[in-house]
Amino acid sequence: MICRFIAFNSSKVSRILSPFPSLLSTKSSFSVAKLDDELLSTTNITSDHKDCLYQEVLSGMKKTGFREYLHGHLFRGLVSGLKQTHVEEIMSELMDESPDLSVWFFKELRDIYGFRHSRFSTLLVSHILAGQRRFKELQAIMEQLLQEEGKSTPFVFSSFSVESSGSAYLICEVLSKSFRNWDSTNVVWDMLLFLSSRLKMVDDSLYILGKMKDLSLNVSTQAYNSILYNFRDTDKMWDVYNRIDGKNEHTYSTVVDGLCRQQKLEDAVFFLRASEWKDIGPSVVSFNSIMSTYCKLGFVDMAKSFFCTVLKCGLVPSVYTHNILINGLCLAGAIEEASGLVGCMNKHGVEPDTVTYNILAKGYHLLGKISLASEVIKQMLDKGLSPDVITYTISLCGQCQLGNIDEGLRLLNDMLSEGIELKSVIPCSVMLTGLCKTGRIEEALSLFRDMKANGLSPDLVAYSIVIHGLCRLGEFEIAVWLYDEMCSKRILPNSRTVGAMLLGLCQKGMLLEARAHLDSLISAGYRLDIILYNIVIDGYAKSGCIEEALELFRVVIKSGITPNVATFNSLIYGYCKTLNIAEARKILDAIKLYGLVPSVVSYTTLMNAYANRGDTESVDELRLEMKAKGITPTNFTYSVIIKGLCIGKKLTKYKQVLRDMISKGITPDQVTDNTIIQSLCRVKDFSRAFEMFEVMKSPTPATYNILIDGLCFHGCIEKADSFLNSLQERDVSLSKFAYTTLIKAHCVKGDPETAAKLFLQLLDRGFDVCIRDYSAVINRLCRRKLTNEAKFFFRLMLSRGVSPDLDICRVMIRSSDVFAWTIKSGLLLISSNQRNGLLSHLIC
DNA sequence: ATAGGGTTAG
Repeated sequence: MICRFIAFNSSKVSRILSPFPSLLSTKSSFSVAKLDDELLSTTNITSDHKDCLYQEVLSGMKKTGFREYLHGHLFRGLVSGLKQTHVEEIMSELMDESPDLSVWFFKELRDIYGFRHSRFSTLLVSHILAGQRRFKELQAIMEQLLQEEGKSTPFVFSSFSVESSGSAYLICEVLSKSFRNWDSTNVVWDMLLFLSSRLKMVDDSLYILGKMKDLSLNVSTQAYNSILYNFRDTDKMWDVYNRIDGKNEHTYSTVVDGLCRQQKLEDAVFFLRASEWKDIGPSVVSFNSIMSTYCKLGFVDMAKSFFCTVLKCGLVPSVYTHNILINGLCLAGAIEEASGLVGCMNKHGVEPDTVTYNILAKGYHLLGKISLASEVIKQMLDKGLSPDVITYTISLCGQCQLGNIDEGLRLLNDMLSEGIELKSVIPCSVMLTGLCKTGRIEEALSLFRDMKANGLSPDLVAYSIVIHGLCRLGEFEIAVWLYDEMCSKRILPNSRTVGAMLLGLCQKGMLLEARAHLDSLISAGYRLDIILYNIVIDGYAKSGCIEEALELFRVVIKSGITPNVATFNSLIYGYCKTLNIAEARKILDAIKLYGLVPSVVSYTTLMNAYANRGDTESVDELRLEMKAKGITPTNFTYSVIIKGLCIGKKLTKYKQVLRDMISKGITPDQVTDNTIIQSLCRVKDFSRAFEMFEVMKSPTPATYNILIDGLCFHGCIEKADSFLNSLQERDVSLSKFAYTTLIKAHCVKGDPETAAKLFLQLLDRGFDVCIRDYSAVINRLCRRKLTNEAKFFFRLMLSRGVSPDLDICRVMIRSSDVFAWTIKSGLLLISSNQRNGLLSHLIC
């Protein structure tokens, strides 16, 4: 499209166009297309030239029809270099003619050309819109202004930028300098105040409020309410409240909500009654806040009675009111009642919504009834309601808890592909938990990276989940790295993150370091919670350092921190580990002295110690005590009981135990099955053991090991061989242990050839073969005087880059003539210390 | 303005 514009014989233009005689020759008028193509694409033209040209062109446009030029070829070329000052100038001039045209020009530049307007232009348009009472549009452009101002304010820490008071300052300057006498100025100031407060720019809003007071401008109730809202959980709430002249329903319900958040529930109820005297009366919203607080504190009955009060006051309970109560009932475990209330919502004139169903689904989830949770979600979809992020998150959580991690990953993908914006890190955190708990740490880390790449910055919880997962798997280095990264992002670790780190240290056996870290936190003045102490106490107990565990326990008591069951359970474990069951038993009684109730873990730990001794009577005694106290045994408990039967030579009773489990609704898991199979193997009942194995739905590598070990133990090596073969043919996943067990057996039996064959398979399949695996074989071969064969393995070891240790050399030396050979082929590899040790051994 | 989703020791 070609536009023509009337020529203006300005000297400026002639000067600019002097390098282009062909253009100047047209003199009175010229083609815009020509100008566009020839002039602007020429590199000769300087920015000064362009600047003059814009001014001329724009003033030319002002004189003729604007709209035409704006869409013209020329303008599109020019707009990339258009300055904010030019636009301000044009808009000011346009105002005299038509404010509407000015607004149109503003929007057109912004929406079609993506032009970023100045503070002045934006505020100019704001005033026009305010004057015309176009509040929606006013709100939209001012909100954008505030947000962009916040982003470009330079002097802030990234995480606090929203709250810095730099953004409002410049806007206020322009407002008070250029727009003081406009009719709509109060409206614009008030809108600015309201929006800054609603965007949680608290400092900015206070600055604006101060300025407005200086200028004697009116502050609307809406703006004040928003400020009040931001201060509702602090003492300053009343200061704001007292400044509000025209208090309304929102003001009162915000105060009630604030008091609830400040844990001043009685004050809230009192205030609600007091506001009843005022002409408007209480609102449902206030009741909702109070009910919600009672529910969170665990007093559903109070919430219920307030629900009745709402009805008595002649108010109508809203969907919120219902949802709050339904949620309270679910948290209290009263799922039936909750479900009933959902059913009668329509009688109260409201319909359940997505939130209602989400609450109900979560309620079932909390009770472990995950299939019913999915059922609720299905109902919701049938009703034509659409799932939201939270619905997906609840399903995701359920799938992960069922162990269906891949299904979880699929759900997360579905969510993204259906265009549901995640908005928060929570769905990813749920997925991270699932991955970490199943040891899929690599995938967790890659999801963590993806989150960052997609602009979802992990928060404290997300970091804690991954750090904890890493520590549990002993990946301490990456954990420390992430911990530092988190701190550098100004995300302060909390007790849970610290706990993860302590756990990592303990699991690596670095108890001294863990204790030092704990002590340093104590002396830095942190009040540590019991969980942190428990982690270290448990670390001591697991390593059999019962004295240290007790010492730290005494520190806990001395500090006035209340221990919990887990603390005592660790002590029980520590005593059991050091074979002091009498003391362990005393700890069980001590739990009661502290007013605590022993848990399944307390009993199971102690039962395990008795079971290892074959003391089935004591196991039974504890089992009855549990039953009397209404403590439900777990799968773990039953496995311990079965193990006890086996060691106590009373295995015949195992079917009885299985029946008992099933009657209690506990499905035997793989560990139970493995325990039974192992027990049957010990008593050489292979037919039953294999029978059990055949019916197992999903045997684990441990199952195979147990069977192979059992067969070898009773000398049935051929059977073990063919079993391993059959497993290899079925291509099931075998662990190293399956091979090494069989290899050892062949060494003992004196069949080094088969041992060697299997050993080579082990290496072939890429297992991590360590010195202990070699020494196990060499030891046994030497004992059987199979020196040549031992030499074979010794050479194999050296060829694989594994250095012999002192013990292995001793063994080789002891078996007669191999001394010289050992020295020749490998001893040089050992350290001088080891060599000295060897020499002293030889002298003896 | 009021409701719903994620982390911890045995």
